Amino acid sequence: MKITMKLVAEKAGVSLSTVSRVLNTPENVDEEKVKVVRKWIKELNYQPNLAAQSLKKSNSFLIGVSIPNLTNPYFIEILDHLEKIATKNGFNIILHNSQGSPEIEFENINNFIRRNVDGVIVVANSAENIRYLKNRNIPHITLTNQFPETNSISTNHRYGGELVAKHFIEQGRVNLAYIGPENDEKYIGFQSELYEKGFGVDENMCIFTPNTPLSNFEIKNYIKKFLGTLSKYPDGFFTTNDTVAYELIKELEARDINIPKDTMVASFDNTILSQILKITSVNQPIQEIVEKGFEILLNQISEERFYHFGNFEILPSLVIRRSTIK
Amino acid sequence: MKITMKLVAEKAGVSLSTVSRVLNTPENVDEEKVKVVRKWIKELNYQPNLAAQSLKKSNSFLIGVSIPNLTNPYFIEILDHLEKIATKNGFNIILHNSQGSPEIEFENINNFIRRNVDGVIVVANSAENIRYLKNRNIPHITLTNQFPETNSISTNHRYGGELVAKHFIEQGRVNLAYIGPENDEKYIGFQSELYEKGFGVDENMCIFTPNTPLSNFEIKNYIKKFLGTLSKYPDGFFTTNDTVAYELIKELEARDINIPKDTMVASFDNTILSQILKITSVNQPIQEIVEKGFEILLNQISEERFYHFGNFEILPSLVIRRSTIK
DNA sequence: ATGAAAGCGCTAACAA
DNA sequence: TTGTTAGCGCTTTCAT
Repeated sequence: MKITMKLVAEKAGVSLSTVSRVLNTPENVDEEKVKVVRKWIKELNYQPNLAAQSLKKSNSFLIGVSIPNLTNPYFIEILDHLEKIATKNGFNIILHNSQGSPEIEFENINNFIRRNVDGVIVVANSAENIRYLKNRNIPHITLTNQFPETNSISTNHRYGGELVAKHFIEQGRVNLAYIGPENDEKYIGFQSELYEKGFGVDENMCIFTPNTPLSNFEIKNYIKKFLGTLSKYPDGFFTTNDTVAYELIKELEARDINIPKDTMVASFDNTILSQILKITSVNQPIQEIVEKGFEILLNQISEERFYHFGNFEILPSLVIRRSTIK
Repeated sequence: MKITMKLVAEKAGVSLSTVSRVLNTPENVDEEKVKVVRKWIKELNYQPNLAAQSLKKSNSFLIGVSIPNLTNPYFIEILDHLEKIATKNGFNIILHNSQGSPEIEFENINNFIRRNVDGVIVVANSAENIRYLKNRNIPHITLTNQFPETNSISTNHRYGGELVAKHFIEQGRVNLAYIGPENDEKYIGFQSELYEKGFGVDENMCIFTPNTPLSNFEIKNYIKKFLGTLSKYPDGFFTTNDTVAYELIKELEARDINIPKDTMVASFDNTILSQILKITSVNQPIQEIVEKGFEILLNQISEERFYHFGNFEILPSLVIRRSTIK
């Protein structure tokens, strides 16, 4: 048997609206009645039906979260912070995995729309999908990556790449390789810092991966194939994230390459993976990113529309560990 | 501007109910009209409002998921499988972190009720909360742990403990310690296997932790304090999960204790942590657990009530790695 | 095959 | 201060 407001009203001997008022504006209700109603609410452990509320008020206190995968610890940390801050603010999270696919991401977003979510947070795979959210006037932010004409919170990846290049140069390593998407800002920063100091990146020493997040299995295959083609190893590797670094290190160790003696490894994200494996990694202050992002989202939600704030950028730092200390 | 069924009906020049029929029982609608309506649905990218559907049909296609934390990779793997299987079956997941607290868990469950979820999946902290779900007649299952008179999917922890004890004995290590909750089945199995073979567990060599999931910080403190009190180290440690093993190993390494030479470490869950750190660990077949659990939940959901299936048990296996090989 | 109308549980405008 | 009522977007029964 369903415990509805109607039931509470009957038990308490008042009308529906009185119960509703006790819940929303108790100051407008006779004290005695407030007491009786509250007693019955407690007695029955009445929980208001949020679907009905949502229908009536056309906000749902739901936030759709779409992330590319749940194997990258970086996304998990984001999710963890998101859940906490959302709950604190009275929102619930609907979680979707996009598996790095723009099509699945589009389906996720449509599902969020069906659920009448108040806002969307997306670690996005596709600019198209972001435009869709914008055209539908749905409050949203993207995390981690930047997209034109929308709201994103991200660390300055280019600066992160520069930090890594500087550190490698300081360690006397200038014959360097990169593994990750070619058009990534972190690679551009890495490259330009090297050129500026009179060095360069040999692109034959790089693996340029597709722009979509890869499964661990795909990563491993790329690396295996690549290492097989090398006649000599670079002085150091810069990888696009910790998961890639993890797979790389496994492959290097399998080939009896010593880290950091024979070659060094630096990566991006500073997740628990790099902490465990003692990998030098670029730290993105996750809590700060999530808090700022949520604030911008709430601003849009309270105006009930998408609002263009632009990109909010946070400077990363480099955490130096065993993998790059000579 | 909201894109509702009414708008589609107007554009297509038919009534509301016809649009609804096109969506639900198109075989009962004139072919031509189906075409026109579908054209407009596509044109407007109409997405039905699930809150309204939910209100009307009193099912929500929502599943509430409450897990104790997002730092234990074991729970993440569960979550990952859950999201995929739920989406595949047309359900969405509302995610809550209970932070190991029965009170927060109770709040989470009440929130699920407010959301009118069709079912609840909980990696539970409290038998009381499970009873609450049962009394409310809400379809639910618990994962990982068993509770009386409800539905749980779990691996046989006792058997897992036995496997670890057997393995230690085979390695010639019988002076053993345990870190985890005292009343845990895996400890009971560990202990009884040792006794059976004529050995024992020195309880002074154990850390009995509270029954609630601990933060990494708390774990570290327990271990630090404990190791400080030891005059000599046990032959081997059995830890309640990989996270504890990780903290233990860090502390042992800081004290220059060699693993596996000076002491061995075996743990539980076989998450990515134990894979990375090469820790022997008891594997719980997560995919199997999640699939079986979801099946039992769907059974209840289709009957629209809680149904007592009992505990469904899966036998774990031991994955042997460097941390216990002499 | 189609439309009108009632109702899911709630809120809010209106009337009393 | 309180109750009555309309309506949020949808499904479904009942007429037609």
